[in-house]
Amino acid sequence: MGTTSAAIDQRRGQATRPGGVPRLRADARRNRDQLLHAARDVFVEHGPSAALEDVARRAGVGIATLYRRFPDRQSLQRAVALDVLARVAQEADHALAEEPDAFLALARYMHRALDLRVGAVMPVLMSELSLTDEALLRARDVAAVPVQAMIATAQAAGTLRLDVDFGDIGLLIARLCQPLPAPFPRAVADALAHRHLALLLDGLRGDPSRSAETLSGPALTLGDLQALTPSPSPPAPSPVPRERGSE
Amino acid sequence: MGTTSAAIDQRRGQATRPGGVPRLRADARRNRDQLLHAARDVFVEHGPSAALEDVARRAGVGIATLYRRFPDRQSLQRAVALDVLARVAQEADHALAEEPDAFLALARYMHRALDLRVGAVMPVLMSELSLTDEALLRARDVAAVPVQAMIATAQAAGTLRLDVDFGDIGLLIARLCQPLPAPFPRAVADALAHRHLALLLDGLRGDPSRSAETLSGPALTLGDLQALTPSPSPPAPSPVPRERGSE
DNA sequence: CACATCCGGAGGATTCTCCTCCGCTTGGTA
DNA sequence: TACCAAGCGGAGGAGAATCCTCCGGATGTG
Repeated sequence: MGTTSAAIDQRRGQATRPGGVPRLRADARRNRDQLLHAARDVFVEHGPSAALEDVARRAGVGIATLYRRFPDRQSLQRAVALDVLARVAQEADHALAEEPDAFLALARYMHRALDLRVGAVMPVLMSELSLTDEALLRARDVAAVPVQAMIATAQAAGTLRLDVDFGDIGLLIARLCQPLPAPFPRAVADALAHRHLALLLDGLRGDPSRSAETLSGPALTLGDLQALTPSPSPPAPSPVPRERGSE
Repeated sequence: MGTTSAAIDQRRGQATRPGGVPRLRADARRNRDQLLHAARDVFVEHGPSAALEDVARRAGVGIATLYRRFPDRQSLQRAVALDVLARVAQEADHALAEEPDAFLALARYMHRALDLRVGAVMPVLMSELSLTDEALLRARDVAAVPVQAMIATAQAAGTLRLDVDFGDIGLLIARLCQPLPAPFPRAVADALAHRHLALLLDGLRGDPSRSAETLSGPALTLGDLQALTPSPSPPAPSPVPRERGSE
């Protein structure tokens, strides 16, 4: 699984949130992290409408604990999405900052993104969650910026082929994150994903002599992806239920 | 959808089956084909335990018609699997026979396999169906033979990298067949799958100068894939219900 | 050590899915 | 054309799965 534990905690350093909600007790926070982790995996494997009892069971907590922390399905999905997006943004920043070669940075980022299973976030994000949720949109954009920088730099350097764009990278990660349709043990499935990513990276390289295949259709930009989100109707059509203890 | 209609009909040319079951009436056969087609898509999109009423609705027939033809879920899954495997085998044969260059033959086969959504068959095949079903195993092997020939030939010719094998090709096709986690219109999703396959094909090429990435783990053979099927217990642990009208 | 916070699991209500039954329609044949 | 077996659709009861609340007991914190 790569990263071991400890969700990125937006509350860190604040005794209480602006709203005056006291910080969670230690065991409660631990359970919350386990729920997020379990929910991510369960949503990946069984889709965004998986049974919440499965999530609780996998997290090793009672179902009541889940409902106590996340009053409904959507607030759990939202929390999972925010958590994973934050982690992914962090990975992108690190890759960009620490890897001098832009293509290698992109490669590293993609491998890390696989470990984080960002692909899990997309279905939840794009099918069930309110696309008018500001925090969510912001988190997505924050994660996108460094990736776009890597792409642009690598293309300018000639190490990334020119006929791909952000949307392609994102979708490819999503594809590789999806669970294989066979009962592979988790470890094997992960190894295969990285293996197939390596294959793909060879196809993404910029050396013109490599690019024997011509890609059909135009490169898929971030904008193309965003255009998919149905036209944002008024700010908050249905008041989004926040998760408890972090409003 | 590529191929337009008319499922491959194992009954063709026989007025009645050995068992004495008369051939289906024309409208019944048409409905059967539509059901197979719809079932394939629904299984792909909602998993192997999708609601059978969805299948019937998408096929444009009543639920009773589905149950009349396929007494239970498994027999429908079985029929879908056999149908798709037969189509895929046919595509592989054609590619092998008509394309002189083995790598190009493989590429063509993979593109066609995408259109047929073989990826739909694998989850059904590997998770729900009895792996001791002779016809199913035979169909799979028939489809595998020409593909393995293409792989071996292309590798011998140096056009396909040596560190991949049948299992990789199969899994990559499965990955590309899986529905994207975003509400793309079907046509767009298909186009993207082909686009990403082209990318991948550039990564699969054999020119050693191309292969900058080293693949982790050993190449995945057909045997590796087969090893996943739980040890075949005695011939027929539970009598497999055949679909009606073709026993 | 005291108390507020947190936990787990049972269980009623609700929703979804399955699958059969039966009267009407349609394709094939004489 | 006319007959009739084969085929069709949709309603609806049975059963299963899921949701989500309630409350006595355990546990972290000051």
